[in-house]
Amino acid sequence: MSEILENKPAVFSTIADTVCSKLQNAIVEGIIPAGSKISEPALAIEFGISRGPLREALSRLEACNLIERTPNVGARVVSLTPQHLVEIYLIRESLEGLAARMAAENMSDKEINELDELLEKHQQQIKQDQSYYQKEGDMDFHFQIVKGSKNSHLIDMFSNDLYHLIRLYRYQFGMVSNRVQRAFIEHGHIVDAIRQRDGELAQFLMSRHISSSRKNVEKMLDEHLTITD
Amino acid sequence: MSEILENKPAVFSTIADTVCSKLQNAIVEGIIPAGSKISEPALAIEFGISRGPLREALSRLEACNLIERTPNVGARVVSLTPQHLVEIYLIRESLEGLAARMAAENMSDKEINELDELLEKHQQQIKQDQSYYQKEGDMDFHFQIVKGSKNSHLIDMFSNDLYHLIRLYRYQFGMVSNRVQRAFIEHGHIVDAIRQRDGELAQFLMSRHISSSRKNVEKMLDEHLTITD
DNA sequence: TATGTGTTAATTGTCGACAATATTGATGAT
DNA sequence: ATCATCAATATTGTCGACAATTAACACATA
Repeated sequence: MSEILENKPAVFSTIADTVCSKLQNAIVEGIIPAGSKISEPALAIEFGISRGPLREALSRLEACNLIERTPNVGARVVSLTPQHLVEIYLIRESLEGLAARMAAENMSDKEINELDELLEKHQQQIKQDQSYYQKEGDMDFHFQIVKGSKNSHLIDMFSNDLYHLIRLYRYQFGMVSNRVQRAFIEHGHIVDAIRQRDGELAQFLMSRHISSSRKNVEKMLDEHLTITD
Repeated sequence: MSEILENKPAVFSTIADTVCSKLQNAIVEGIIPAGSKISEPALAIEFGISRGPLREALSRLEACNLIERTPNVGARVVSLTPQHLVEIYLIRESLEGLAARMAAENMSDKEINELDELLEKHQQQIKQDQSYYQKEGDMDFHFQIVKGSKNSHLIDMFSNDLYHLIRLYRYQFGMVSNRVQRAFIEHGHIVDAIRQRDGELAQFLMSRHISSSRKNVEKMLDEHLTITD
């Protein structure tokens, strides 16, 4: 974990902002490994900044649950447990179900069309390059729905907290899902429900969609654990 | 807003911690009024600390949505809109419904008994001193259910974010609810469902319980708005 | 009077140094 | 050899000062 500071245009005004953003990516992509300790002096030198803005960045990382801090001891990158992953899936079932319902009520026709375009783009990607779709494309879709809910607090929770954690888990566990095709179809049905302004149906479909993912993950974890343990 | 720094035992290790906690209360209770600008130098002097730990405290307040910061400009106490309040109620319907279901699955018998004792304590308070129950007692109950879910991320979301916002709104809008008696009864039914380990019912009852509150709030806001506007 | 501009003042962002706490390693006793 | 104690080291928490940016104000102009 040495070259964290390059690439990414990201034109933020304050140092803490840009460093926070870079650290988010570094953690999510595993460049800074899970469970590893974070040394403030070392990181400050690596970024060529003082510890002031670095600590502010760390505060935000703590807020989005990417690191854990203990007073007078320091910060560690969060280490993920399967149990915690399931917890997050359960929350998503509930919260994104709500998001889908509200999206059906509040999205503009234009936004719904854009959702369609997104799905079409995904279909292309699935044919050529499955890996990208699994890692990021699926997230794009879910994020769009959440934004479509127009519930600012919901959007906030998602983008400051769940979004990064979900990405982290996906990179961490690799999740070469056998559900890619199936998930894509379910996405289509959800958009259909939203277009028909059927909030209840959209909620039900979204909730079940994530629930299926959860059960799939639980199954994979079970199998893996019974092998290794 | 002058004597913010006294009272409350709260033995935290770091200055940022204790100041953050004090500011949370000061904002929630309206000692620092909603929408007001926060001056770092002024607050630092008032607390007798430097701006370093103060800024860390502010970061956390931003994370729990009690203040809003704009780079190079400063921080303001969040100003509440009825619309935003409804957004939060919708999130609670969803999230606390989940919490109730998981509580029915995961709470120990001992914890359920403690819930009962809490309800009994509330009954006393309603008879004598309605105001406390409305402001804090109701919150206690909901918090216990969330904790009972044993879903650490859910607990986290509630205690770092929603909890303070809900208290803030309650202090802000005063909410002399006509639903106190009704709400208390509903709490009882929820506990019954949890004791019977009927997760689905607990979820349904909790969701509807909060939904009723929301509709009540919407009605009151409607009436108030049609008078003032 | 209203509006735009430039200067001053105030506030936020950043830095480096010091104090307080925790970790590490060595030393000695059981 | 194991464990406890203590010194040395490193890390985090806090502070005060400086730099960069924004807000406030006076002044000139239409």
